[in-house]
Amino acid sequence: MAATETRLLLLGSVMIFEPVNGYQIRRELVSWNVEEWAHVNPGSIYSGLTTLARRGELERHDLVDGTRPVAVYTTTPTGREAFGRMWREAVETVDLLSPLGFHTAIALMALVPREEVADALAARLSALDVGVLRQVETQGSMEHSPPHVRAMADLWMGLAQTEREWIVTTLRRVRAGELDLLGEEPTWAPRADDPGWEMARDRARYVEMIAARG
Amino acid sequence: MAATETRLLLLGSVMIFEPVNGYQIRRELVSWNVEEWAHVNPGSIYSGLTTLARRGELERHDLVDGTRPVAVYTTTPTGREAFGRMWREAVETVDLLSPLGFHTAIALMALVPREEVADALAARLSALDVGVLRQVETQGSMEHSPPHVRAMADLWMGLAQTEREWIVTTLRRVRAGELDLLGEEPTWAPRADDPGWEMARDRARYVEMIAARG
DNA sequence: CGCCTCTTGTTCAATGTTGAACACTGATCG
DNA sequence: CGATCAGTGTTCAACATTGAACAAGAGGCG
Repeated sequence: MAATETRLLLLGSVMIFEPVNGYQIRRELVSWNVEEWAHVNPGSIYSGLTTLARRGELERHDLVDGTRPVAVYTTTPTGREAFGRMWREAVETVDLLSPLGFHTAIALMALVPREEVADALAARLSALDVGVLRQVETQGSMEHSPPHVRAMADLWMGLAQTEREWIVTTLRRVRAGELDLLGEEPTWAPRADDPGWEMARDRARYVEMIAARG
Repeated sequence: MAATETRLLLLGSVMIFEPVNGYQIRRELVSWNVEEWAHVNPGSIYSGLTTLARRGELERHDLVDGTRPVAVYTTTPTGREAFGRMWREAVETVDLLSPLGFHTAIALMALVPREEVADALAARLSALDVGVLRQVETQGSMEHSPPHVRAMADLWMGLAQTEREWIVTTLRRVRAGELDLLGEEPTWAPRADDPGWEMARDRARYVEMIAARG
């Protein structure tokens, strides 16, 4: 996973759960099956958090929980601003063969206000159309390419078309107020058997400890 | 680009053009617009070639062309075998969000005999169906996921479906003898204005020099 | 000739990624 | 109660990637 997608995912995760430590993030990502599609392994979580802290996008609090030290992170204003920029860029950048950034951004959609989501999706739609047009133009010069290269181009067009339809649908839903976005009441309920209340408890403890330390 | 895709691409490029130096590979990749979709910049070509040589999959010949030294690479039997394995694995591994390995393999399809291409595509088809089925099963447990996560799953299903149709079509074409594969006469002609004859000349010189050196 | 720029061919330090391994806690179990 | 096993939280050395920068010829131009 390229640096920028990892940063987007980590920054978003911290925004959702802060204050939070590296292991908790790892557990959450695993439980979302994120590891299946984003390729984040333990090492990159910790090194990514360190990098974000160095850049001033996260703040690291070295707390002592019981007897053991733990590194807990919270976002900074800089970090939240950076998230907005990176999210938007991830949505607007079309790269059919490396769609990870886009999918990561979609997974974190609920951290962004409705209007911005709509704008970004609309921008992606244009970018996609421009890219497809360029591809179509290039088809002319494809007579002298081997046939399997032309076949590959067909696949790309198909993928672009599929994505296009999804964006159109989703954009309509966003404009119709249909998905749960930033600052809105959720229309869905998490499972009744309440996994993760332990994490909530730990986080509450972290909040206190950070407040106590100043 | 993950290590394995870079290695596949470089190994394949050397197989096509050997004996060849790093700069020539770079030029070819640029001229195929490969840099647009595979993300290979100069640095990774040279370091990738070094790695492949260290692993014994390429042989490095330090020649002196005129007055200047040049590092020219040829494949080894080990390397050609490794290419076959990696190619097959790239085709059979389904990862909808990181399709680069698959597309790289398709771009290098002409280095593989027809029967193997057909087998590998058939295997990918099964893998895709299994993956999709699993996804469909998971849909049951999606009632308690936020709606945008369900929307994401829809996109994945659509992409899988598009890819599936392309594979079915392509598999049929491969079985019908339609694409130019390993050891077959090309049914297409490169452009008449003959770019790259200079490279052919350089490569002929490299062949002589390697032979002279033993 | 002397200067400039373009092309060829490569290196390298900074940075990021990987996943195995570490260290500690608490629970279980004969 | 010692052994051992799962869970928690993190580090680290090996490896890969990046792209700017270097070096050396080749051609053009006043």
